[in-house]
Amino acid sequence: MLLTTEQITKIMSNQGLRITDQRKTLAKLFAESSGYLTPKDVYEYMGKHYSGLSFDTVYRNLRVMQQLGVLEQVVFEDGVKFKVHCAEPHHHHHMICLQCEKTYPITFCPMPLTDVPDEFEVVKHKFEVFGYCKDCR
Amino acid sequence: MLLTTEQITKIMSNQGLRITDQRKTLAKLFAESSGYLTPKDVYEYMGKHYSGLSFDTVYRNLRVMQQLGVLEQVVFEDGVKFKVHCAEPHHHHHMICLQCEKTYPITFCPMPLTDVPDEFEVVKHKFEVFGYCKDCR
DNA sequence: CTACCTGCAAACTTTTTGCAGTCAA
DNA sequence: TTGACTGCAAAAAGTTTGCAGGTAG
Repeated sequence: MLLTTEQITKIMSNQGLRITDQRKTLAKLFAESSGYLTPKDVYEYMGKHYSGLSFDTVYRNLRVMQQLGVLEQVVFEDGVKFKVHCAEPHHHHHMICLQCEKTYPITFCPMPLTDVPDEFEVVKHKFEVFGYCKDCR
Repeated sequence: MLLTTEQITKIMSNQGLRITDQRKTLAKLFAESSGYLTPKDVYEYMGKHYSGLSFDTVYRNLRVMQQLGVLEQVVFEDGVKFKVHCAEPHHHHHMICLQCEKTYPITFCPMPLTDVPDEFEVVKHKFEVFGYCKDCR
């Protein structure tokens, strides 16, 4: 349901990016995290493995991976966060746990049921349900 | 449908806040704007009327007004924005124009139709439709 | 070998805080 | 009069950029 470490590095090398040790670790981190990570989370995790790591490199890699479509950037009220792109190809929405920030798919899409006046040209929509998952309530 | 200048200043003075000239102008600005405003927008508009205006006062007032429930703070991909709270008391959602950022109500709420597993405890939800309104397309 | 990647330092943007003078009620 | 409001200055937090040396392919 989410991209794997191998899929991520494959996509990156296919685009001509160098697969450094750091990027491998980054790919692994995201592939194994089901929740959202802040740049700070990433920096702290990576810092344990690479002394002298700098914040700007983290930012640069997050941005590159986002532009490739490997990562998804979401703006929450408390800041920007990243997560691996869903491997699930169909259009879907998410329930998001306010505690652990894991996401669960919702296949139902309200858009076809929404009555939009002809004069309004719809470009995109957002439907998200927030709450607590069974492990966190 | 949106709060008026008078309603806004009334709410503020009822809470013991001083109604300064600057706050009156702020109330008027928001009452007459149907779209979202960034702190920078507000600073620039207010700056035309008050030379020597400082950014921190704008932030302080925005935050106070938000805490009183006069303003609504929304985080967009390109930053934080504010708009007057809807006077409409019923639960509703919005269509938001990507150009002028005006909002239009949607009475339909998808939540009752959404199949949420029992283990997930829903706290809140977000449903927003983005596109172009008839004036902007 | 060469273009890409990284760390360092510094700049930049956005937001917050302490302080002292000013003003609404 | 008095506590709240404001501008100023500075700090804090988050993010971006230029540069020079290092490394994957």
